[in-house]
Amino acid sequence: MRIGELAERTGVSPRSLRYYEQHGLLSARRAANGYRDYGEEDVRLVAEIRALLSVGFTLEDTRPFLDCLRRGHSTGGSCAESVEVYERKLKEIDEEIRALLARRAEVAAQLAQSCPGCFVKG
Amino acid sequence: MRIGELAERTGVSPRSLRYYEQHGLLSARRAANGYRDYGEEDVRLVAEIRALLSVGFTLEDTRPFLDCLRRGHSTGGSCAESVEVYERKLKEIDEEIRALLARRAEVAAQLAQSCPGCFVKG
DNA sequence: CTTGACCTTGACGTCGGTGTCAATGTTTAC
DNA sequence: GTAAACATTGACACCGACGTCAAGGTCAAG
Repeated sequence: MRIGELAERTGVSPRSLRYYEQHGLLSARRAANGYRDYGEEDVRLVAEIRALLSVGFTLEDTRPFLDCLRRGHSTGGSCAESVEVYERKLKEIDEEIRALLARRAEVAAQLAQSCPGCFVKG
Repeated sequence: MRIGELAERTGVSPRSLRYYEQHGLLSARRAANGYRDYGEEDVRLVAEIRALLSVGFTLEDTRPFLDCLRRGHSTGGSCAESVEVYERKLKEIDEEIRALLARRAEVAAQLAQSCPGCFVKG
């Protein structure tokens, strides 16, 4: 299948698909005319990329998941490298949440200080 | 005082001070030779900018606070416009926290699904 | 006079995942 | 045959708060 079809089936723009390939996450055979030729399995790979991006992973983070799928695993997360990324990501998210809560407290405190009459819910 | 002194006293780079001015947040008289000439009150203004940036405000968000200070208020947050920014910011932070918590749950769920033996604390 | 510390403006680089456009080649349908 | 829809690569634009470098003007100390 050509890039347009893969784009339509995955809901991902051709531009993004080329970008993924440029960064070594996707690969495509080339037809005689130079057009990219994708297989059915690429639909799954693109879906994996999008699923991970949507929960805040970077493109680079998705690499081990794709490798895992290509090695024949049924889910991209069932390899040791992927699990490591999961755990690192959870740590990062937890850290972000902590930072945000701290910031929220600071902002609320500043507000309370400069506007004593203003109540802050939460 | 010239930009170097203000930079040293506030801990903010000359580059940043010029950037603030470029965006209309700071203003300076000019000496005969073209050098910027700051007053004592600018130290306070820069401090206000940094305090707000450090808790996640954008530069644009700081504008009403600076206006408030320039109008003679003792704190940048004691004007109606500033309070509005505070409240909007709190909403944004709350929304970010909600989004992060949701993402955390999704990641944890994906991990649990692809690696049933992996426990996730939290 | 010269060195060096300071100032000026202007412009490019950063980070990430695209959108968009340009210039060109290919395939498909009429 | 030709137009429309598709493909290719390459490159610029975006967002935000700067860092950094370039090329030059200014000023005090030696």
